[in-house]
Amino acid sequence: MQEIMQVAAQVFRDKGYSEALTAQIAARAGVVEGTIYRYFPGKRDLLIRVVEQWYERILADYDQQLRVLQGTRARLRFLIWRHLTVIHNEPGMCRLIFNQLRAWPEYRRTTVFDLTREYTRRTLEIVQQAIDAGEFRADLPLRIVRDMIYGGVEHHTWVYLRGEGDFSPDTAADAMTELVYRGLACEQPASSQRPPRPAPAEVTLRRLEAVARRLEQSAGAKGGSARV
Amino acid sequence: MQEIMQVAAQVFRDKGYSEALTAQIAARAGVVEGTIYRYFPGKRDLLIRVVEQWYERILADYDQQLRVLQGTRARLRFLIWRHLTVIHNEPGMCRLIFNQLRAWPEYRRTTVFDLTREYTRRTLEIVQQAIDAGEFRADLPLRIVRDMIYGGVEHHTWVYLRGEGDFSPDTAADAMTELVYRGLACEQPASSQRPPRPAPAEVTLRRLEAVARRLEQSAGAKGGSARV
DNA sequence: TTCATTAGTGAGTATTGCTCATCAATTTAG
DNA sequence: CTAAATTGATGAGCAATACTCACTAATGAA
Repeated sequence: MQEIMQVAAQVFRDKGYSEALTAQIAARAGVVEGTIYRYFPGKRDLLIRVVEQWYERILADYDQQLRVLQGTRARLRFLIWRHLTVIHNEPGMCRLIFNQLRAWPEYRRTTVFDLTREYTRRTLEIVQQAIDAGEFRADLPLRIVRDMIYGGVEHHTWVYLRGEGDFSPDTAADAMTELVYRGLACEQPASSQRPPRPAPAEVTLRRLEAVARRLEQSAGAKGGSARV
Repeated sequence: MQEIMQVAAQVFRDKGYSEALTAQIAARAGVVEGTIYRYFPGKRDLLIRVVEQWYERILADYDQQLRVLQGTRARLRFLIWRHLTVIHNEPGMCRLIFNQLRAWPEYRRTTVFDLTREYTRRTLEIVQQAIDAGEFRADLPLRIVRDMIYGGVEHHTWVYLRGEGDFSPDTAADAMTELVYRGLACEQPASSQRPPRPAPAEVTLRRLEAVARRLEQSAGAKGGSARV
């Protein structure tokens, strides 16, 4: 069965989903076509399993790398750069995820879906921490920030994924990080240092925002369906 | 032939590309299956023609509306809002474009491709003009800005396109415009011009409003299924 | 009237994901 | 140690569906 998945991964990568024939996968795996359907309910499920296995491997050392980094900017850049790099290194798999998997109704019940949520949640955390620290402003919805980061990354890589060009993960990550960072950063220390006026209201606001966050989390935690 | 395209548009919208059967399109159009292939080389080309026709109609009054608007921020917001609104109003067609058309090799030879380029070129122009006017900084690649805008929009609308939630074009457009604008704006005119400091009370109010908004959202998120 | 062109037909084909009755091998039971 | 049962694999065949093509009907020109 591992043999089938290995071969399937390769064929899917090379030919894309609809051009990859179950007959060919079976032949290359040295089994007959019916054998595939003993282990997988259908071609779609085969792809899902293949992608899931790949994705878990990709995300394995992810947290470890992130934990080392200090500072909002460095951590944000790492997230962006990482995503860009995965796409750059594995265009075949990413094409399958972007074009096929994500369009299917089964997608939500996939661990790819869950892992992606987990993956992007890191981004929200970093932004949230920066907000708490007074580094970022608090008046933009976190989701929008996440959408612009990940959407921007994918949009940027389309041409490459269509096999019609290339891109530099480093250059792109620098520019995107800069744009997001400046878009979210509080007023630059114009003249004097940091908090020119801590203002009692500031403390109050921070605590209000913390309350809101807790409410969000508790409200979100109970519903099992989609949110945030 | 117009009849076939009309029907095809409807069936594609309703059922998606692969679930839409040529037999069904033919039947509903009151012709036999072979007739479709007299006018269109294949099912793919039929979809392409359908989308092209739709897209041209969508972009018809686009420039006219844009020309009226003054100011970088208003124009940027319009572009973003417009894209969000099209997706919100025509999820079926947009799904077809995002999931099918754009993944095909023929895509580049499509007028949809050209029209999209033309469409996003407006964004680059606006940003470029703001750079020339000294309103925006010049050290970020224009393409990145464009990618984050359009990628962000699409990423934001996924859940809705999967039929699992909703979004507000207005709210999203506000937030995205703000993020991009602040990310690109040059240092605020520190001394002269503009409210040098928006007055602490104003800042406090804005942030309180943001807190309120988040509370509303989290309160709303718990009921029903997914949204916002 | 006749020929040519165009529009349309529908029976048929090729491809391909998938099923299922059957066989072989391996494990468990008596 | 034989018999039964479970598991693994087979491959012939089915069903769905995009697409083809030889042929007919209608329309227009000479």
